[in-house]
Amino acid sequence: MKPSTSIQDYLKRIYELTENGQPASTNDLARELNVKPASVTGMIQKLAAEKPALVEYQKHQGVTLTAAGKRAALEVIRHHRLIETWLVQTLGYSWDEVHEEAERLEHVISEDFERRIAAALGHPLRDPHGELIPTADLKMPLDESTPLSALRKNQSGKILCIKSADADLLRHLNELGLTPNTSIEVVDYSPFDHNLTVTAGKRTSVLGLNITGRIFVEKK
Amino acid sequence: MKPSTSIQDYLKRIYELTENGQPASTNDLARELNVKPASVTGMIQKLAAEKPALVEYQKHQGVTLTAAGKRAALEVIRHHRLIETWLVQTLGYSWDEVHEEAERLEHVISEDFERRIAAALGHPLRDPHGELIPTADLKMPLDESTPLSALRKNQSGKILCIKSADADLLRHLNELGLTPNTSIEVVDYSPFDHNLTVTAGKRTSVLGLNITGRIFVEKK
DNA sequence: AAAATGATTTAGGTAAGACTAAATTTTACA
DNA sequence: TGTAAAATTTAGTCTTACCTAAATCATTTT
Ligand SMILES: [Mn+2]
Ligand SMILES: [Mn+2]
Ligand SMILES: [Mn+2]
Ligand SMILES: [Mn+2]
Repeated sequence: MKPSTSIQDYLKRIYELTENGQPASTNDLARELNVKPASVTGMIQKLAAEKPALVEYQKHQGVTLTAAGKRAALEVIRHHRLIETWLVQTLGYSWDEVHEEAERLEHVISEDFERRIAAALGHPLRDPHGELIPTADLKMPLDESTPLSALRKNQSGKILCIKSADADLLRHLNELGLTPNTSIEVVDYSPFDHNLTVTAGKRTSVLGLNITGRIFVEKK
Repeated sequence: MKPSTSIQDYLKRIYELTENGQPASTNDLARELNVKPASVTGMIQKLAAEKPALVEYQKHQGVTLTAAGKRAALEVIRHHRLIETWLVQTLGYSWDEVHEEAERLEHVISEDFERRIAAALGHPLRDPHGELIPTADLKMPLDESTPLSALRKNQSGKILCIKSADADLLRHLNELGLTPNTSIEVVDYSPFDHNLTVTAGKRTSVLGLNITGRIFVEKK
């Protein structure tokens, strides 16, 4: 049985929050899902009681995904990222407009629709933000990127991915020329505020940690 | 506030059932919506109590749409038919595959998405089944078609529209060459069973009322 | 006109998924 | 090591949209 829209969103957020290896906390999930912590506890208990269980859960210890939960999460993430790519390629959406639309479409498309857009797009590896698209058999490709915030003076790389759904930030980065596939060089580092001065194309920008932590690069 | 998926489906069905000028009955709605009559009564009472009311309702007398209800219904129908057209044009769906997918997508696309596919398709007037697409300002164009069942021996016309969501029937008609824009001639009429013998392209078929009542033509 | 039939409505429930308020557990730190 | 703060869970409600069973209404048939 296909999980409900709500459940799909919970699993997706749990996947994202546990990518660092730590269990996802009730509060973090509540914030990401725009829901109260009490509601999260209720849903988590339900997901843990499903057969097969979709999450591993111990009171007060946070949640992680089981194999079944991870599969369901990757299914939604694949939908989301293929749809974003599709909207940009065929309907002229810009990268700051696609997320909201994909957030709703991801839950209602058929597996047939998924196959058709994947084929029409030539089985893309990344979405418009550079995020990796899970494969058709629901494996997440290995992510070999480094956060820009880890680079120091005179190091350089190529932008692979912007990890943000904030439309304003995405528009801002677009204006600074900081988009996937752009080559970038760090020309200065300020140790106290962690600001990086970077050059991309002809432009030079000073970026705070809130930005450099969301830009992921392939180190040269 | 945008109506829920359920409400949108109710309004759409009420629109279809009242196209003949008669109010829609509780039982007919229940059948179309795959829901029990008691549930229909409950929902109808809710829709009549909305401000502004979406339906006009008197106990035991059936239900009709108010202006607000009709607008909401045409919005969903426009989505549905544009999506069907788009799936056929850009993803190679066949006309018997699109309905199910559109039935889910129609409720979640944005007005922006609607505008984009309408523009990308060149503002089409009809969907893949030949059904008229409501305009952007939510008017249903005048339907000047005649049911094939009203034609008699030696009369001819051009197929405008197939009014059916039955995938098997659509595939069958496809094989008989009975698709929109095809010219058709009635070569025989059997008064007792209302069968029509028709020629379309090189093929001749004998069609019962269940089919001829769903094929709509422009009389020559 | 009464009775039977069919359509519709009412009454009372269920399930999902949210919420608030109160209780409890964990963690932080004085 | 005890307390205060923060995080989490529990308990009890609410809304939406469905269900079944029983009651009522409307239409037909006798
Ligand atoms: Mn996104
Ligand atoms: Mn979503
Ligand atoms: Mn359709
Ligand atoms: Mn629908």
